[in-house]
Amino acid sequence: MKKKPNLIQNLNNITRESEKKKRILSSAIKVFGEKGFQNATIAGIAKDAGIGDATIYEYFKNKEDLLLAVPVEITKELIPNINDHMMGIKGAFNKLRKFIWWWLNFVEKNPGYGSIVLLEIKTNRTYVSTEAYQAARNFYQIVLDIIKEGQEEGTIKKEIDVYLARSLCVGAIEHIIIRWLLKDRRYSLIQYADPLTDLLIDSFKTLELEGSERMSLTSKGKCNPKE
Amino acid sequence: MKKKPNLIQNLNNITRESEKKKRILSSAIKVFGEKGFQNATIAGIAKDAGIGDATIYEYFKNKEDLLLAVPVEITKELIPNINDHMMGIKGAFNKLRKFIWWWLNFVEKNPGYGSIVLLEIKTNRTYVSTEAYQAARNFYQIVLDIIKEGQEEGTIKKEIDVYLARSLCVGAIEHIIIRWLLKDRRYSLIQYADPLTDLLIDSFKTLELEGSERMSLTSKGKCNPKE
DNA sequence: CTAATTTCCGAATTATATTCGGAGAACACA
DNA sequence: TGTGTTCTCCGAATATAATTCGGAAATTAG
Repeated sequence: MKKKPNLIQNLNNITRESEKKKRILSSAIKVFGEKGFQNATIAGIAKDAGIGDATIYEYFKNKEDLLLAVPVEITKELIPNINDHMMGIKGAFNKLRKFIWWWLNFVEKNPGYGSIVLLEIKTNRTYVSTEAYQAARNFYQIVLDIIKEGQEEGTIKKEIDVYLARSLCVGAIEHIIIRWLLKDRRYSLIQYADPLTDLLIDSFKTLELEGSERMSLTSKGKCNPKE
Repeated sequence: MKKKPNLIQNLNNITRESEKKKRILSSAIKVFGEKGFQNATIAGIAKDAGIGDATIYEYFKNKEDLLLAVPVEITKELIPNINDHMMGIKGAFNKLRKFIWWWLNFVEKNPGYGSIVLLEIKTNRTYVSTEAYQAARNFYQIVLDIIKEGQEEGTIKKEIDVYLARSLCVGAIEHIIIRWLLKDRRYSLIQYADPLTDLLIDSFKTLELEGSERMSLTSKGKCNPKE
């Protein structure tokens, strides 16, 4: 593990150091994503990054630390991205639909990252006490905020526990993604976005929304890019 | 790996062999359940079982094979058990409630088994092509049958995809269990059974059930034996 | 240009899964 | 019961891969 320099670093230093660190992380995503934590080797990651095995230990404490570093870096970039996509969308259910679509789409485009997060890290026993967990919390927080917004605007039942509702959303989405990751990935993930959203909306919505309003909120249509 | 005997085995043989195999499996549940696959050692399992390391390889191909053998054996015993509990319950929603309760209760009482299945195996990349996966399918089949029954009796919307509905149930339950396993397990899992069931029922039920009938189906109360 | 510091990595070390070879137990059969 | 055969078990050897160590090369400071 590299010691922090004892003087103020100059910019070149910072840049070059993060260059190499990023290169390792990038190879780690690739190799962990393809082979899984167990079957990936430090030697394989080092070779992919074009460096010596021991160099990895200058930047990461050990193999598990490297694994857990992946989502910390990436999730930080993800949250501004999803927030950006969410802009201008009005109503909790429309936001939820967009969020689910965005998430499935992202994993479909970045299966290596998805594998690391959902197959390797989510069930890692040390996970809950890591920085990676904090990063994930910020991401899941978005769902929580959507549900609370729905309760405030009156479209989501006040009496449901927002944390339970989040578990329902997150659990279902992740379960669908995990199955996709473990299968041959031939089918599209995004196709689940709308039917799943419809089911969730039925679960959450206040009873007064039955009837006229219902059709527009839970239509069978594809995710509407105009919206 | 032990070779199959080339003559008909006598009963003593069968008994003794399965005795030792069961002892190894029992220690495997304990050690894998406590430490996880990665941190568990063959030496540790052998020691717990009171045998030599190499003996494990007489019964299991390798460490992963041992891990995957755990649910195969246990799930076989589970399915008759849950079917037994399900007897005499009428109506899809009442069955669903009972099933969720039973599942959460089982994991709360057998966290070692739950850890192995949900933290180690569910996200194992070879899982889908193993016998363990087949065993799990039989278990999840129960949920599918309940949903189909609901559609036939008219309480569950005909237009929803039964597989998606199952993903919603299974995903939510497993997500709640995984969080519980990773946390300190101080709180009770069973407390989630009824609120979760209520949410799921709201998601699945046909619209005609709104109003009078709704209260009895999705009440906060316990599983209704009269229906 | 020289000394100090930092970065990098080949080689040694360590941990642990897996295999090997054979001792001893159980068995088959006379 | 005696003897050859098969099965069960495991201590010791091997193999693989993570991690550490020590020093060479590169960079920086002055």
